[in-house]
Amino acid sequence: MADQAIQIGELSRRTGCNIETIRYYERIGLMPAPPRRGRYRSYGGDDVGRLGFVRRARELGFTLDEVRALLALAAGGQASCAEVRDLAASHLQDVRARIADLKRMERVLAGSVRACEAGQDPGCPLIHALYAA
Amino acid sequence: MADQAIQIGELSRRTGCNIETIRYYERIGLMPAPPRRGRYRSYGGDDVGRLGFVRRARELGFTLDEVRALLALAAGGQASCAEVRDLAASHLQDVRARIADLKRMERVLAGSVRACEAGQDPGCPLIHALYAA
DNA sequence: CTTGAGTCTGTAGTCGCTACAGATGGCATC
DNA sequence: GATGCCATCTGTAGCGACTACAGACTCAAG
Repeated sequence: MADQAIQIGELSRRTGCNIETIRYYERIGLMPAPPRRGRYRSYGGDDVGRLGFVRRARELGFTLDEVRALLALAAGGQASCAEVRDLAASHLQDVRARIADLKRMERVLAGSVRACEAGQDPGCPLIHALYAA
Repeated sequence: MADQAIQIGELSRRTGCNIETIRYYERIGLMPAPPRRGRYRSYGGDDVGRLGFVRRARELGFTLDEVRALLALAAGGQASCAEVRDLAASHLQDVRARIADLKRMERVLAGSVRACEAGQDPGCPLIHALYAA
């Protein structure tokens, strides 16, 4: 039932993935080249599933290479759960590092904005802070 | 005193900014084209200051366009403090939004990794979560 | 005189899309 | 059957912020 053939526009609508992006994923081999009905790409239920997978993985911040790896592992059955976990754990570390970076920025920015608002500095506190480390 | 002429390598060492990046900044007009001593770029103390400013602003996550604006405002004297504050405040909002995004990812990833570790799912919980939204 | 380090220009690659231009395809309407 | 219009097609170039070469040169020391 999920296998009626759909065109790229419908696939885009169902997955929330941009048409140009779908074609891009095909070009880089992340999505398989589908059969054609005439000149038009013809997708089935599997494609909706796979592209949804890709989208959700991207929303979790995985890179396209990581998504590729996840797709391969997903095809590999349950033996690969440990590998999936390792990939996710290492990505989680990345995410946490980025959060830490951003929080550092946030602290400094918030402090500077407050100082600007206080306005008792002769010049601008943020400009001042940027000029001398 | 800060005005002895230095070469690009020394400027790079003093600011922690990659040589290629310095030339890139010159190309896009973020740093002025310095005079040459022979064929080599010859920098002075002002350049060390300006490039340091750029670096620190970048470390706070400002885009190059924002840095350009900040540099212009910095040259404009103290009247511009309110504009600087607005720029910083709006950037701060961006940073906070990105933190929120990353925290969402973190929560989901951490949950999945835990579920993988628990290992009572027949398949892999993360793969499972990615396949069906 | 040679060697090595530093610098030069110019171009192309990275990531993950996004935005065209210009050509077809297929369906509904007049 | 001509017209309009949307969807789709291919191919290429652009974004931001660098980074990585290749291949030429400059300069000081040994």
